[in-house]
Amino acid sequence: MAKNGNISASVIKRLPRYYRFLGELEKQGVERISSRELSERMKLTASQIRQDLNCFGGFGQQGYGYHVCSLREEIGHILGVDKEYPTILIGAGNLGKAIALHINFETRGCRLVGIFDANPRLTGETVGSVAIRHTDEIEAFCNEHHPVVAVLCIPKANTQEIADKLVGLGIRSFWNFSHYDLTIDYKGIEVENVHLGDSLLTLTYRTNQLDSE
Amino acid sequence: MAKNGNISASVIKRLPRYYRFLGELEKQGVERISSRELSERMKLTASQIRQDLNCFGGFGQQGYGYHVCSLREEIGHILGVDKEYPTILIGAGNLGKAIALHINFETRGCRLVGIFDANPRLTGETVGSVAIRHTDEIEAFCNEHHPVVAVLCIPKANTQEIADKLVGLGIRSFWNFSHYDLTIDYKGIEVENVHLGDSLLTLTYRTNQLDSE
DNA sequence: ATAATATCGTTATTTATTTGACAAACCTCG
DNA sequence: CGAGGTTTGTCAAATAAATAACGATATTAT
Repeated sequence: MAKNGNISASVIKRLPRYYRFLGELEKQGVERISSRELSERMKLTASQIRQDLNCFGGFGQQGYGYHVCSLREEIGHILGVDKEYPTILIGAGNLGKAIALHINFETRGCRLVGIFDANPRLTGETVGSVAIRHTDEIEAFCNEHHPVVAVLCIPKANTQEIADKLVGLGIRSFWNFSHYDLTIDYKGIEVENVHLGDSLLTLTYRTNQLDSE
Repeated sequence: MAKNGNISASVIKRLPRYYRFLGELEKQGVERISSRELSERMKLTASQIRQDLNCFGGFGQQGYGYHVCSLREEIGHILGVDKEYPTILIGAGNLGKAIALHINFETRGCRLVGIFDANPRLTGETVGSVAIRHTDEIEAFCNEHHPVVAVLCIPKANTQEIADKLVGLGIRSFWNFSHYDLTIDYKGIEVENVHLGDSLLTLTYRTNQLDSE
């Protein structure tokens, strides 16, 4: 059924948005939707929606459209929302704490099992329901709990070093918020760099363009 | 000099990264760099770098390469880092506070001049050097200080309503962190939606793919 | 049951983006 | 100051992505 070969990054980036919109529709009690109607709500073309979805299989039905609830489940399954990848977060500064509290890891296939910070003053404090441990404990913790995903909220100077160490401890995916472009040379390691500063700068550029028109 | 017509979004998204890398090079004391060498450091093609930069003008010199310092300044100027757009932040929860403290607005053409929250308990508290005001004060504040950029760190339910109101008060650019796809129908308004949850989900997808190979 | 309508899945076309190629321009060194 | 070597800016080709077109199939109404 799933003709999941190698899907382009462009398609993958749109999947979470489909998933969100379908969730909203489900909440609103909408049972079925056509690619045309969904395209109007999401402000993209019906053709694109049909083509995106067909990368993974024929979830719709001619003359009817898509069943909201089951399409959402299919996409969720493709994305892996039903996984429970043990996840650790390194760096419990302002941003680290906010991410820990603000992101619902559970609904995105991840389970936040540990938070670490180099500052001993933070040790023992809890964020949400997770205690902050000292970074010295990372190795022992990984050997016991085998986390797979690491969220990096640390200064850029240490990022590469810490990431390399974590790879050695079994981490396979990095969600990197540090002000540094993380690249891992080992194969089979995934990195998602989030550069909030870059995001703001592109907005500044566009704000700037508005002025000069 | 600047043949700044209409630049594609793909190019714009890469500019902040060039800016960052050039900043690092400058810090390291590198005076000049060729597109080939920069391409190796940034893991993209030299051809792309040359073509990207040429959207804005010929900043390099044959046989020499690019002068790191002045190229950085040029890109910075294009992005608008030397602007001082008055910026307000709505929603001083965990994420709002973290953004206020963690992002260096000044180096990105923005000046954080006000923070607002609907919770009266937060009123008077300061984040960094900016006091939190009650959301009731937004209108008066905008009339006095004329902010241009708004950072939204609020629940999705209120986002569209608040954004529409802010447009009426003169806001022209939104940096939206709420779990909602903001779209503004008025022309001349820019929106940068940041969906951290979507970012994590794409990572989960890739983590998932690692498993099934 | 049949016709009319809606809508998908898929192929073809168009558009956008990336990569490659190369002449012109400049630097560097003797 | 001139030759040899670099490296750009730009044009052309290749690749990727988005859009449009359309036959096939299901739904719905009569």
